[in-house]
Amino acid sequence: MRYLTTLKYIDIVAKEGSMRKAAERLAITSTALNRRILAIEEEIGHPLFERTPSGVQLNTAGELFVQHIRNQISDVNRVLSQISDLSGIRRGHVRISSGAQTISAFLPKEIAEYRQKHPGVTFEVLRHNSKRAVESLVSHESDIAIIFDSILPSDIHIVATVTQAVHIIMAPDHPLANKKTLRLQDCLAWPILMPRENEGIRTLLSVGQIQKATPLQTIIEADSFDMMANYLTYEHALTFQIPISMNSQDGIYHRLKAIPIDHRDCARGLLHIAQLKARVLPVAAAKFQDQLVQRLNDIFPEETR
Amino acid sequence: MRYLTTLKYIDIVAKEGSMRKAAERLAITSTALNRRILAIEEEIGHPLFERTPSGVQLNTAGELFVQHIRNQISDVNRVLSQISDLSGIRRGHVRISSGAQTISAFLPKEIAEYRQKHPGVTFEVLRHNSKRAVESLVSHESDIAIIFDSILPSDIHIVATVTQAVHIIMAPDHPLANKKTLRLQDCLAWPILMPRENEGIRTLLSVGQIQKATPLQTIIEADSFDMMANYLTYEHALTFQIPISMNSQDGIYHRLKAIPIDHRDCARGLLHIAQLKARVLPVAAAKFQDQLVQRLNDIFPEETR
DNA sequence: AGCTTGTGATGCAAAAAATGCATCGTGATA
DNA sequence: TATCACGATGCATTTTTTGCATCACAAGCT
Repeated sequence: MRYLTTLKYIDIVAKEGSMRKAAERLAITSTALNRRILAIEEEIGHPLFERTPSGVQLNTAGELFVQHIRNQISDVNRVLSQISDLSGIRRGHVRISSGAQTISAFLPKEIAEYRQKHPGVTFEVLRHNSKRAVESLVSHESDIAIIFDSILPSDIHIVATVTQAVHIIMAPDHPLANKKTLRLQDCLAWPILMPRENEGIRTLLSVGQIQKATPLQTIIEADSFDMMANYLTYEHALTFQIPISMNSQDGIYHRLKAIPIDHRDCARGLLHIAQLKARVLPVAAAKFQDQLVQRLNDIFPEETR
Repeated sequence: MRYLTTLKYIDIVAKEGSMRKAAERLAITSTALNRRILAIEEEIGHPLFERTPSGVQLNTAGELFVQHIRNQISDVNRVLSQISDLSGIRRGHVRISSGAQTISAFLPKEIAEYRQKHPGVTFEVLRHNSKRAVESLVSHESDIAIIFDSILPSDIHIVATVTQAVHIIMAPDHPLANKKTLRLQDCLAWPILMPRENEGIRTLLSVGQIQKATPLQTIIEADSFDMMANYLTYEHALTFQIPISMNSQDGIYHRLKAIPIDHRDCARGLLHIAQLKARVLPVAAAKFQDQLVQRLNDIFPEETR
C-alpha cells in the first residue's frame, strides 16, 4: 500500500536504529528517508526519534507511534485479505510463534489439516521462547502465540489454556516402565537427558528438585527432543516431555513409554494459546486459532479451559 | 496527517455519494479526486465504489475498507493526542451520543466536573435515539454512547449498566403524592403527560398497559421534560421519568414528587454506557468514561453492574 | 425525439513533491 | 589527532499530483 510507505519507513528505521542502514535495506538513499522522517515529525509536531551520533532511537512519542503503525499495517492487511475473500477463494497468511512444545508434533498436523480446507493460506512458524513469543505478538511479528508455562502481561489475551503434566520418557524395556506414576526420587538412580529449549519443563522440574533436594544426574543437555528420544533406545536413561509434544500416531514416541510424574513432585504446566489484546485477527488466523482451540478441547477434554 | 488524505477522500466520497460533490467539499477538482480513487482501487486490486449515472456508492469491499479507514483515523487521533499529552497538558476531544435521559440533568454536571480537572478537553454531545447512537459509534462519529433500554448489537461493548425504575412524577400536593409506590391502575383516573423523545420509557410503559389492559389518558405528548414538569404545577396530572433524568440538586424536579411504579406493572429499564468493541478510546474519552461509570456506581450503588 | 444536466473517465501541460548527489557539521573511536 | 559513521541541508532532477478541457454516458425534462 503506497500510502503506508512513510509508516513502513519509520518502522524499519526504528528496527535498524540507523537511518542509513534502514535506507540501504529499503533500497533508497538516506536523504530521502531522512526527509520523510523529518517531514512526519514536523507534521506530528513532536520528534519521534532521538538522534545520537551512532544512529537514532525511538523516544516515548516514537514508541507510541510505532506501536500504532504496526497496528495499522496489520489491520490493512487483514482488510485487504478480507476483500480478496470476496472474490471467492480464502487467501491469507498466518504467523504462529511457539516454543518447541508444539512445533514438532502438534502444529504440523494442524497446519496440514487447515491447508487441506484452505489451500490459499500460507503459514509462518517461528520458534521462540516464551518471552520472545510475547514480544512477537506485541510487535505484530506473529498473530498467534503458543506459550508454555509463562506469566503473560496484561496486553496479551489468552484464548485458551490446557494443563500439561510433565511425563518421564523411557524405553519400553526400562525397569520403571511398568509403573503407573513416578516420583522424582525414582529418577535419581538413572541418567537424565535434560531438554534445553523448553525452559518451562526445566522450571517446573527445578522447583520439585529444590523442594525435595533431589539432584538429578543430568548426563546430556540437548536441543532436540528427537535426539534424546533416540538415545533412550541405547541406554536406560530418562528424559522429560509434555503430552502435546508426543505425537501418538507414529514417530519415535510411539516406541517409548511415557509415565506422568507424581503431582507432588512437579506441578502441571499451563500451555496457553494467546493473541494481542484489542487486535482483530485476519480471517485466516482467526479460523486457524479456532481450529487449534477446538483440537485442544478434543485431545485434552479434561485439561482445557 | 498528510498520509491519510487519500483515506479521508474516500470517506468523504462515500458520505457524499458523488465524486464531484465530495471534490467541492474538499476544495479540489474532481479530476484529482477521481484519480486518487482510481489509483487506490488499482492498488487494492478491487473496486471500492459502484459507479452509477447519478454518482457512486460503496460496494462490499468499499464498506469493509471505509470501516477500516474510520478506525485508522480515530486511532491516529488517539495516538496524536497521547503524544500531545507527553508535552504536559491533557488535551483532547470527547464525543458523546445520548438520548434525552442524561443530557439535561446528568451529563452537564459530569462534563463540568471533568473540565475543571482538564480544561484542555473539549466535548461534543449529540442527542440521538438508541438506534442512531449505536450507528454513531460504528461510524466513529462518537466515542461513548449512553443508551436506554435497547438491545445492542454484538460489535458494541457495554462498559457499564445501571437499572432505572420508571417513576411517576406529580406535584407535591397531588392526592397520590404520599404513596410509597404506585400501580399503573392508580394512574387511570389522572391525565397523563407522555414523554415523546424517550422511547425507552414508552416501551416499558406500553408493555404494562397491554398486559394490564390499562389505557392511560394521555392529554399531552411532549419533547421537553421541563415543559411537562412545569405543567404539573397547574393541573393534577402525571408524567413519567427515570431517576437519572431528575436532577436532585435543584431545578424543577426538586419541587416535584417522584414515586416508583410497582415492578409488576412496569419493568425496570437498563441504561448502558457503551463503546465500539475492539476500539481503544483516546485518553480523554477513556478517562471521562471512567468518571461516568464511577459516578453511576456512586449514585445508584445497588443498580449498577 | 431531442435537449439539458449531471455523472465519472481521460489526454495533456503545469505545478508540486519526492528523490539523489554532493557536502556540511558533529560526536565517538582508535 | 585523524578517522569514521551518523544525521542534516542546498540544489538539480525525476516523479507524482493537480487542473483544464473534453469525452462518453445515462436520466430527466420539454
